[in-house]
Amino acid sequence: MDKNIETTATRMSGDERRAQILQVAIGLFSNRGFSGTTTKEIASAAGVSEAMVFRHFATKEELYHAILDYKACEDGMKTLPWEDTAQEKAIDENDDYKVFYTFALKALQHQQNDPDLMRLLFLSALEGHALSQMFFDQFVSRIYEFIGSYIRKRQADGAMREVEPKIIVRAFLGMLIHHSLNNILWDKSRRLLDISNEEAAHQFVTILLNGVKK
Amino acid sequence: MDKNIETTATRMSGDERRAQILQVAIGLFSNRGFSGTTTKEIASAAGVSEAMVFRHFATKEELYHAILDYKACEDGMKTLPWEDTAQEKAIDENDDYKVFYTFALKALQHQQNDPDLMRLLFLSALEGHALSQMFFDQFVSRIYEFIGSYIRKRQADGAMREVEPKIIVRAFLGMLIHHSLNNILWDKSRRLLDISNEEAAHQFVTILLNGVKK
DNA sequence: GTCTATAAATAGATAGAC
DNA sequence: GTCTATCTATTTATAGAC
Repeated sequence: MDKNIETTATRMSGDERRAQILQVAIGLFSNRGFSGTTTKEIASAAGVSEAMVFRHFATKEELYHAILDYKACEDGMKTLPWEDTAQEKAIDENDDYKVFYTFALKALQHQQNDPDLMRLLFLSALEGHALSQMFFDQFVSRIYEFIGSYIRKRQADGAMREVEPKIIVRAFLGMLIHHSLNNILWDKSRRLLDISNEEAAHQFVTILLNGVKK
Repeated sequence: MDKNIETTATRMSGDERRAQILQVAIGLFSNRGFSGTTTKEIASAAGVSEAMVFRHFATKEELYHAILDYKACEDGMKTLPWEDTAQEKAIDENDDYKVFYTFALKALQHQQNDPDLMRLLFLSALEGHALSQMFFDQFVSRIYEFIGSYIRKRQADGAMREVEPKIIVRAFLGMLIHHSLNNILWDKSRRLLDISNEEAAHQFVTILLNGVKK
């Protein structure tokens, strides 16, 4: 029945096992938080003994650290929307709607595809872990710079009102993140508002752009 | 030196002690979450033995339950913005800016004055406690109804675009909640954006209303 | 690489004296 | 109403066999 017959031959390699423990730990930490997750649960979910967990990660803290590092730095950073050629074209052409819509849709889709990342970041920020601060400092401030500099350009063109760009970015990210968080926290049947990512991106962007245009 | 000299005469009454334990527990739970807080820490912060904590609250769960009940139902509900006569007047007069600005400023101020409430709600929602769901169902859905029905009225007047009111509410609350959460999580020196509540309320409301007006 | 067994510390919770 | 002392279960972490 099982994919792996129970013999000594089914042992994973060190790296495989380490990666597998990391994966199951991500699922648990992102749903229960750091102190709400036990090493026993992690071991059991990975199908190994606790001793194995501590063989790969010296302490529970180290495992958590490795996860935040992996999810935030690898995963989070890889999906930056400004490495997108279509996006660059829209920026050059001053196509405001396309620039903001592309960003919004990408962000909403990413958060939907990987809810663990958002849960992990919110939990670690609320629990006061140092790494989440590092993530916000690096990742979020880059978003502020990226969108902020586009807004500044459009303000110089006279296409947008002279409002501090950071305020506009905050309003924009607020809509997106709050909407994603709602979707992550409540299942479809309990949602006050259940719309597609495309619809959400369109409506939020329309409100924002009309809200800041001259 | 101390306010209370160390004698048996300094004993608090049952209700006082219960209230005091509740207060210190709020501070701890809202900063470390449920599983991140120990009954020992609570006892020590309240200046009593653990046995005293369990005298007033049978279990740790019961204490947490009492807190969510107290903070969310009592505190949270009492500051509803529609029990405000100035607000009612603004609604009757269709003064959009005043309606939304009053709400926004009140919300931002409330969250600044009582950051524990927001931390508690986010943490309990992320940790999956049932009571936070109850709070969102009751409190948040009332906000959606309140603002939503005003928007519907203004749409009927032809003053606002025909967008699903819930989407507008979500965009609005997203700006406010996300901004407050940023202020709560990062201290002044680390903030990407540091503005007064009045400035934030003004800018967010201006963006929103321009964004949805016809 | 993996396990069983177990150490050591800490958690939540109770008993009983004052 | 409050404490000290204690119990039990759980949690992190290690030792040592295979």
